[in-house]
Amino acid sequence: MTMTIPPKDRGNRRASLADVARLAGVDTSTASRVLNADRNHRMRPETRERVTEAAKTLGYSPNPLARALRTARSFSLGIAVPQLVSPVFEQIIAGAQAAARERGYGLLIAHVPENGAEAFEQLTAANRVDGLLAASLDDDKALGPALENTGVPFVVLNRKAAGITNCIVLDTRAAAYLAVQHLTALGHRRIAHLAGRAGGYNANDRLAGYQDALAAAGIAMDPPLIQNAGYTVEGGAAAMQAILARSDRPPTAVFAATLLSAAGAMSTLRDAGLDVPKDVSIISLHDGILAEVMNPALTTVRLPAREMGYEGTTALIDLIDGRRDNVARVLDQNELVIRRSTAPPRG
Amino acid sequence: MTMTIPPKDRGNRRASLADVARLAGVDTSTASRVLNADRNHRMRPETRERVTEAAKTLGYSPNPLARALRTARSFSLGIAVPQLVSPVFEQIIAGAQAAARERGYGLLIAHVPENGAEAFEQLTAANRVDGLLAASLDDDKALGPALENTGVPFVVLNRKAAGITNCIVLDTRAAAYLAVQHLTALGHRRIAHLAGRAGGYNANDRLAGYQDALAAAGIAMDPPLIQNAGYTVEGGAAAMQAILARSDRPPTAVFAATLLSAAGAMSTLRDAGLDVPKDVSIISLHDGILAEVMNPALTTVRLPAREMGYEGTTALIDLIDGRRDNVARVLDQNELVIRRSTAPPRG
DNA sequence: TTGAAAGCGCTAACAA
DNA sequence: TTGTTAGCGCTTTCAA
Repeated sequence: MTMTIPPKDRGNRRASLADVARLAGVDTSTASRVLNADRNHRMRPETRERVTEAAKTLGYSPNPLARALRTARSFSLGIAVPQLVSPVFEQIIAGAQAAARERGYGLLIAHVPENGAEAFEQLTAANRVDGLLAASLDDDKALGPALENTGVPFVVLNRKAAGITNCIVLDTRAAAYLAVQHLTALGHRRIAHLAGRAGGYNANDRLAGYQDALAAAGIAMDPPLIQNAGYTVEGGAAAMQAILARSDRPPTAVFAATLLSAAGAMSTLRDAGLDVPKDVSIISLHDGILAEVMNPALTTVRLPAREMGYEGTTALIDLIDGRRDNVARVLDQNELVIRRSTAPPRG
Repeated sequence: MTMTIPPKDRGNRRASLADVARLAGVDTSTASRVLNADRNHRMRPETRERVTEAAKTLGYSPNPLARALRTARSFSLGIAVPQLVSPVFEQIIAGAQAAARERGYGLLIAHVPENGAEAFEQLTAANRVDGLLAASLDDDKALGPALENTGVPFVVLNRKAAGITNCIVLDTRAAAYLAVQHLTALGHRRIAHLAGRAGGYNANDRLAGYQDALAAAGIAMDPPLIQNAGYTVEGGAAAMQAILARSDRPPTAVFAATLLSAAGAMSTLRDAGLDVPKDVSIISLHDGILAEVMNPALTTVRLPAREMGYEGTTALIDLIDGRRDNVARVLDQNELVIRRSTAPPRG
């Protein structure tokens, strides 16, 4: 009967490869080869057996630090997000997390409020990640150089920035088109747009999609109906107020950049005594639990944010492994999710 | 004039301590001491100067992997959460993230659907974190042993489990009391409870707080008004239906375990033609953006979930550093956030 | 005050 | 098929 030594009894130190090798009566290199199932070497079954057995007995698991030091690969990835608590970033992270896990990578989440150079540098320097995912909010000129400077492969999510070749983006323009088209198909002609921040990459795309759909329906664009609202509840509420204040004839529909601004707009409309969707329809980009929970439940266009995180991570790992040398994908599986906040205009 | 060599020109390899030492004309040990500002050694100002200068020239930053291997400290922490997309876990993670960052630690997020032993083991083994935060959802008998088995310090969040001494929990019972007391103070006497999952640690506390508040108001508990609802929108909706179906006289108020189940309940009530808050008031535990966005905006009791993440992480680091040897805290800064979903009962 | 030397745990030539 | 050797980049005695 074998005397099984519990792993932790060994002086409270985890078993090392040397321990395994000693117990198996082989050299550490041999043990390493066995345990890594080295395909180039053929070893005696009996040796393999002894090493495997010893490893099991000792509860051996390799020290990834040592391995990383030696191989210059840490098998961990960093993802930089500007906010943690946000419907979109949540989804991106969840997707990245899943992909990393599947491929045997760890994921380090960095909360990078302003995406300055230091932040990325810190992420790589402090943790030696093998690669970086950057999901930025603002249109940052410094993003490219900052990322280049880290010296590790990276993929930018949801943004095309000058000089950045590796990115995965959503087809925001098509999504905006889909949203506004839904509205025009319902018969709306006075459609307000709660834009994000002025000048941002996605802001332009949303606006373009909005215009496309308007044009397709033969509707002339009416600038006073467009208002920057940022990406928050408060911003949405304020922007909606501004639009209402601006004209005596309120729009019959609103196309918002995000769930959050749509929520803000909804409460403003409610406060103004306007019924959603009877008086005003609302639709927004991005789907999430928030949309289900609103009253009335929000009609949205679901963009593949989770998929973006997933695909971006997969692509990044391919980049790291040298299986490809660039990434440029547009994810376009947008989907109209019709709920209760949109209806034909009154009258 | 000094010939400044750009960091990246060096064969595309980051500068190592040896490079710095060489350039400064000193030994690596000396360079190490200077760069680490070793207090035990006094070095010539000139030497210090030369080393510092060399490090700057080379753009040196230490390789944390090597350092971790040598010192057996990785300066990274792991946090295991059962779900990423959830109002509560979001807050916990955000708090943990902030604390880790402040203390110079990285935070590795692990999505651990079922908190089996392998999951934690994987987290530690695969990444050699210095400590572990575990925020589990279910009442898991295996949690304690699984964590013990990893061999690193850990803190359990939001749960007291058998044999686990290090934990930070919320005062759920007091929060439940606060919520239900708000309802009784408004004059409600038929108050339903959308419980979480049966038998869980927090489920019992919520129930106890509910009973306490009922008793304090001289109200007898009515079992048919209590229904397990889990922690999802669907669960909340279904539970609310069950309660309505069960009695001819619906409750005038509902106390839900979470935002999500409250949202589900609200939509069920709406579908049943019941107005919130005129016919039925709703209050839930935990606050978040969801609550603001619901219509009517949800009255909640805010529990310090973010603080729990923050405090748990701080405590964990103290544990790792040996500055303390146990953690047991109850965070009790609950706060009633009155919005529009609660009102006096009709009539 | 500084340097020499050892070693954390692992992998990868190279040699046998 | 296995072992020897070297070294990833760093810290830390110990000796000078």
